[in-house]
Amino acid sequence: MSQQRHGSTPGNGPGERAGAVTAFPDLPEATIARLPEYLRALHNLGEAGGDTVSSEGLAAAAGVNSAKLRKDLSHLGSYGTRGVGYDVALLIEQIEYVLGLDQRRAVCLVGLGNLGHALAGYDGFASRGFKIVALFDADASKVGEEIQGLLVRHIEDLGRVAVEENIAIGVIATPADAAQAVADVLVDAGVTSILNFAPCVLSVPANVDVRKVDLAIELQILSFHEHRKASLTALPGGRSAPAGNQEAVGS
Amino acid sequence: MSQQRHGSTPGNGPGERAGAVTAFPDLPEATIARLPEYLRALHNLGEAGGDTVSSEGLAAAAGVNSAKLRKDLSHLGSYGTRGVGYDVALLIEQIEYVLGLDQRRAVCLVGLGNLGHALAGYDGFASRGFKIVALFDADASKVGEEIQGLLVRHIEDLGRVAVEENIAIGVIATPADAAQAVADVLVDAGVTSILNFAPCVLSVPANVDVRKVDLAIELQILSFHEHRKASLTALPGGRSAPAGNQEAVGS
DNA sequence: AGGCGCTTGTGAAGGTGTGCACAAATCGCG
DNA sequence: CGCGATTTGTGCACACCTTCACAAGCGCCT
Ligand SMILES: NC(=O)c1ccc[n+]([C@@H]2O[C@H](COP(=O)([O-])OP(=O)(O)OC[C@H]3O[C@@H](n4cnc5c(N)ncnc54)[C@H](O)[C@@H]3O)[C@@H](O)[C@H]2O)c1
Ligand SMILES: NC(=O)c1ccc[n+]([C@@H]2O[C@H](COP(=O)([O-])OP(=O)(O)OC[C@H]3O[C@@H](n4cnc5c(N)ncnc54)[C@H](O)[C@@H]3O)[C@@H](O)[C@H]2O)c1
Repeated sequence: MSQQRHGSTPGNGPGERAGAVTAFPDLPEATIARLPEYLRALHNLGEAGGDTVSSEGLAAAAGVNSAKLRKDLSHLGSYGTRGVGYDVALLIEQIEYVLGLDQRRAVCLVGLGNLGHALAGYDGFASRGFKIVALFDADASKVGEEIQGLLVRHIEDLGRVAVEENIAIGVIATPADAAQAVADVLVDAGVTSILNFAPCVLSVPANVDVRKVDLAIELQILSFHEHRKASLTALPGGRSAPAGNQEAVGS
Repeated sequence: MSQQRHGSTPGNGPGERAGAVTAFPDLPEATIARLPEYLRALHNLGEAGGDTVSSEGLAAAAGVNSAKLRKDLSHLGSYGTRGVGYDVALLIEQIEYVLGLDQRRAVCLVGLGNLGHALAGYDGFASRGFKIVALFDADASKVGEEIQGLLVRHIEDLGRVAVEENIAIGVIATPADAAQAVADVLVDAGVTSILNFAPCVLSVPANVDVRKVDLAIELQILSFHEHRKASLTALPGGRSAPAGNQEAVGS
């Protein structure tokens, strides 16, 4: 989860004037977190040749309950046809619009160590509408290195480059003790979304969104369940976990 | 029977365990997901020299609300002292016990491409009670390679090695189209917890836990918030917003 | 000993998310 | 044209989670 508030609308008492709708229906956060999964499933289905899909079919492909899926989709308007299902291409377009993926988003990556190198070479960025436009590191021996056709620049240049390239999203892959300083630099440069791989809490202004990916936390959660399962084997009437509990990171 | 131990007078040894291990079957999932964060914050505080910490202080370090933190800790029968706070060392021990981190957990990693190499070299595993004991790949040109002192083995050996090394947790870092097959192999080998980095849904038996880390999903969630923020700042004039209504696709 | 300030632990209220079950809508077909 | 099969969209009940507010407990000081 992000440690920053979303949708803060700070201090304004009554609802916003804006006679028309605010540009967005306020989607539940849980729904937003699932939309990318639906999108991926839809792309798979589309390539498989289907042009429509039922909520049941899409739900299975995305690993969720079909009622949940219908409710999620209903939040962004009715784009299904009763008795038929959802038009795959139309739904893809709709979800991509809501997620803002129709606009190419410029991303920068800070910290080109072990993890940073892997991320820089990851094709999952470009294939989903994101483009890494700049790489930064503080280590002089790394600056100048070329990775995937991109030059590693010194972090001091971040401010200038971020403005030039209109970077909105920054990815932090530095050690934890440098992460806050990097976040400060990103924020100063106008970046308003940060994906943090360093195991630490970042403090940022309220208008900046932070999401964290922490491998160790995931393992520790798994460890807990291992622990629980191990203790249950000794007990009679062992109960089984609900099926299909495919936890996603974050929330 | 699943009687919560402790409850005895304060002053009993912190390391005491009931003979029959009764884990905490009733811990809220949301609490479990936060315990690792508390643990990390506690380690930081401990190294900083503090021997006790208030819920306010720990909550700040972990980036959560203090009431939430107190309620979380109360679920595991926490040892706080009113008017003083929590004993850092004791709380660390408690949380590590609940998460099952007092037992070393053997982990194997499947798929040694870009990401797999980074993960294999990550010291955040060992420092938190996990140890990678085996590496597997299907590519003959990778098998035999030595990474961080570990030999890459062929995935066909997974079944045998998993039993030998008593592997409980498997990490999947293969392409998505191989992930399900790898998961099946892991499950057959007795692995009951899987951390999946491939962007796909895995189907596993009910007793196996799967957690997924998907970078693209994180970015897309950030993208949504960027989109929302951008549309909010564009509104004040009341002029027609860009793509004003969400029915941009209609007809 | 007693009072005082501080902090925990928790009841209660409100919010968010989930899943069932079903009415409404649509299509294909006779 | 009507009917039945199918599938969406959603009202509702429930479970879970979060946050507030405060009594109870603890240590310290006088
Ligand atoms: N390697 C992994 O598999 C992995 C997995 C999960 C999380 N992480 C986390 O990701 C982060 C990076 O891990 P890593 O293994 O790549 O570490 P690393 O030490 O290999 O790389 C860190 C990089 O950050 C650079 N750096 C340091 N301070 C900087 C600063 N102030 N500004 C810009 N760049 C700076 C360093 O020069 C180095 O290139 C760590 O916080 C780690 O805990 C790593
Ligand atoms: N690189 C990243 O930064 C990154 C980030 C997030 C997610 N991912 C995901 O992680 C996965 C791996 O990414 P990557 O960049 O390392 O890919 P990669 O192609 O570099 O590596 C994949 C590795 O898996 C091995 N493999 C393939 N089939 C296998 C099988 N059946 N059994 C065992 N091993 C097999 C391949 O030999 C190869 O070594 C992908 O699903 C990717 O989407 C990668």
